[in-house]
Amino acid sequence: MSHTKNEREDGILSEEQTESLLIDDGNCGGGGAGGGVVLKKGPWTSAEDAILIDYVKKHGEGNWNAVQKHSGLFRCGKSCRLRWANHLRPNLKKGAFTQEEEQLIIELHAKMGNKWARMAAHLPGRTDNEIKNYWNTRIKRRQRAGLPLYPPEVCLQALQESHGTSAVNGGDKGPHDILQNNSYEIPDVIFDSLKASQNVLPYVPELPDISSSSMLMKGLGSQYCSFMPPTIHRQKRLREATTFVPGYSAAVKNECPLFELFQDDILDKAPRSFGMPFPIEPDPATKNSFQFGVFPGSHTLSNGNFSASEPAFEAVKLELPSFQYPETELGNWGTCSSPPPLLESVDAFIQSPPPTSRAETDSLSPRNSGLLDALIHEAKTLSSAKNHASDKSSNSATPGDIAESSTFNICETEWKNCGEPLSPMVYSATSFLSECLSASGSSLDEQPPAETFTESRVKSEPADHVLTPELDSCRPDTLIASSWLEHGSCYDKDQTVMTDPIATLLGDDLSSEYKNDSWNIYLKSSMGP
DNA sequence: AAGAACACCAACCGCGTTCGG
DNA sequence: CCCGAACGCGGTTGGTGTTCT
Repeated sequence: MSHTKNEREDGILSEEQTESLLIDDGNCGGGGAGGGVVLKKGPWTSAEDAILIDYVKKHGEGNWNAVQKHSGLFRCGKSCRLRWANHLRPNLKKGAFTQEEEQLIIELHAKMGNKWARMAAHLPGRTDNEIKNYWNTRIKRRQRAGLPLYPPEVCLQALQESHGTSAVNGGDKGPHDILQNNSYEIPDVIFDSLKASQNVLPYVPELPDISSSSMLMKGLGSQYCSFMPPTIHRQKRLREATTFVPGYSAAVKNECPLFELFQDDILDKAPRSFGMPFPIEPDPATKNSFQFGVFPGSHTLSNGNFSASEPAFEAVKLELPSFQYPETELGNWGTCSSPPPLLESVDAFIQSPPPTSRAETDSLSPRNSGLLDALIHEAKTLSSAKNHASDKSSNSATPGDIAESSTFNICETEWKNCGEPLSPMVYSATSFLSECLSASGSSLDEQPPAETFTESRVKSEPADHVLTPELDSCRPDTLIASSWLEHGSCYDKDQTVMTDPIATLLGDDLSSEYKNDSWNIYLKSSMGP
């Protein structure tokens, strides 16, 4: 890394430079060590590096605040630790990530989320900062290109691992460890699918065509069709789109002609409709809802990460995913009688969250993990759904409520039938696969026959318990939750089933090709031109 | 050739956790 | 148990080089 102009060739700052640059604002690290002493900030010089290395050789790592006292280095302990950890410590591996490392990072991120330090532990010689920078760069690039953040292989693998580990969790792990266990960790892309369905499905009946296509594309790791964030110039997007793998794309195109139409369509219309590649005539009653659906959710049809760290869309921070809604709202979720009030309440909640509810939510969300809070809230959601559904169904009177409550009860029943709590990973992945399945039908206006849509349901479930459009439009999460509940018992035991929908969609040959090549395709698409 | 956009990297900052007094 | 210091982690910022228009 190049040093700044503040650094002389010998790497030592003049007194003037030091004075002008480096007035410690007292914010550094523990703060106390400096105590008003002038501490340097900014790029490290080689002289400083030498001092620090020398110090660590003599005193070892740790006690970083003592460095300044003992070595005369005008750096706060925090800065010293960082410099040592990221640049000076031995066995650091420099240079670009290898393909193996990239793959590992992606897999690890799918499992861990933004746990850079934990990820770094799996990559000898790499630092958390390095990995973080890599990921953030990559995520921006992929988001711009409208590509999925994870290859389908990773999703499936994570899913399979979640199946494999869910039963053997626990052991010596404490509660916190269990929470962070793979079985409960969700690739962000899954949440993205969740979000996509959240923001899109309920508003426009035709939308499933699109949303499910998007999920299908994600699920298949399609490198062809991409949702381009509206902020990207079309020209730019087109250029990036050409980086997709042609052969694979063609194959997918042939199997799913919808894709072709869709891509053309979205390229033309996405900029106008904020990612919704079709005309939207928002119901006046749901105007706010559309605002909600559009401005914060404009990225929901992109394949962006759901990580809160992603700065590409400023609205990301404003948008609360479903699992961040407070429990007090869950009753409404479960019993909403029509979309508009629900959506308005969502919008209102986002704009002025109830302090208490928000505080509760925040307390549940370890800063931006994007995964753990999801787990906690999903758990709470499901458990409170059990409670609220029955409560609300007895308290509220609208027919819609009754219908939805009954659906919830069915879900509850099936959930119990599952035997074990499925991880959100399973929850989400199965739902997105169910979307893939449903996408195989042309339009979701034409609701597939119950036998088709619920083909793999438990036999005891009556056909009239198939998800209703009312339910879909009321609570997209309910669709997903229901999908999970529908399929959970079916997919739970047999992992291979998970790929069958893909085979169904693509045909066996393409499916196997997809499985084998997904990584290469994925990495290729990540590399760009 | 110039400026904009982007990629990459290093470092800073704030917050949460841990630990010792 | 409480408090403060130290530490670690993750998010963010800012600088520089490269590529594109």
